[in-house]
Amino acid sequence: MYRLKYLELRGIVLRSSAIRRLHLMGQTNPPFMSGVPELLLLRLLGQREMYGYELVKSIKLVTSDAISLGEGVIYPVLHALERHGSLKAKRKKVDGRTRVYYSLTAKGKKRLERLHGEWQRIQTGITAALEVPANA
Amino acid sequence: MYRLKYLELRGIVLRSSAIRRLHLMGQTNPPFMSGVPELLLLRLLGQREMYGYELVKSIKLVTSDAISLGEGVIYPVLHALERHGSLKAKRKKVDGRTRVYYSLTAKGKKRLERLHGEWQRIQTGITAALEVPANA
DNA sequence: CTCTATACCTAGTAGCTCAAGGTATCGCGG
DNA sequence: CCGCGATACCTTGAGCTACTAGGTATAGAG
Repeated sequence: MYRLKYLELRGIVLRSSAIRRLHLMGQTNPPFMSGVPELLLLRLLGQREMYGYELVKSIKLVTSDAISLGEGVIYPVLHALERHGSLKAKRKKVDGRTRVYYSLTAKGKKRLERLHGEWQRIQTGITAALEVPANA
Repeated sequence: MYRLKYLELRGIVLRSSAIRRLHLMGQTNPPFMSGVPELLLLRLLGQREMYGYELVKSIKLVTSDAISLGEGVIYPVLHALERHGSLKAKRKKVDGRTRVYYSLTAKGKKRLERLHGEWQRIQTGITAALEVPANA
């Protein structure tokens, strides 16, 4: 028979295996695969300033259609990055249409480097897993 | 002034740009980055049959800790793949503990190949985008 | 005059991944 | 002999990303 072990912590009663995993609590990691659209945007904007619609086309182009992010993905990310201080926006009137040009700030450069590194780590890991020969 | 154009279709009134995007409707694409945990599981099981807990440890091992999927990720995916017919399960009693061994079916092999190809395409695309020199 | 391309935007949803929690057995150290 | 850590299975609910669908507006081609 399994015997319950009670432990009162912060007013909450914990039992069994939960006790042993307490050290993990408090950190809410984001899904490990996410942030790729953001990375692509930061990377492209790290080379020259561009506007939203242009970025949508550009991503399709440089990835040879492998990745196609709609406007509904691009614009919200752009706005979030601007709020966060990674990008700064500049409105320009061209041919009667308004374009919003974005460029990287110093903070954005830092973020780009961090995300780039993370992606490399994950990508290397997955590649290794997919190439694993016969041992494991 | 912008003039509305009404179009009744299937009882729903559509206007403007929505009309031009109708051909896109009906296909609900999953997020393009997802399915990596599934791919890793299929790949490992394509080499030899393993049980859940072993897979959790194995993924950490072969990716050198780059990717760490918890049991809460592994087990649901395993169950879904079994329901789908990609895996078949076999219960074994070892040292008083029950292990559920999974192995690939023919359907699972097909799925593995498809996901592998998709991943390769996406990975190549992202790499290209990240390496783009100065043109775009 | 209408269609297409350009150019901006938001809301709601789908679904994947995660943290947290639960049950049970075995072996080791105290 | 009791507790702890490791092994081994499992589920629920929350969080968050990225997607689809939809909206407005101008310019130019046919």
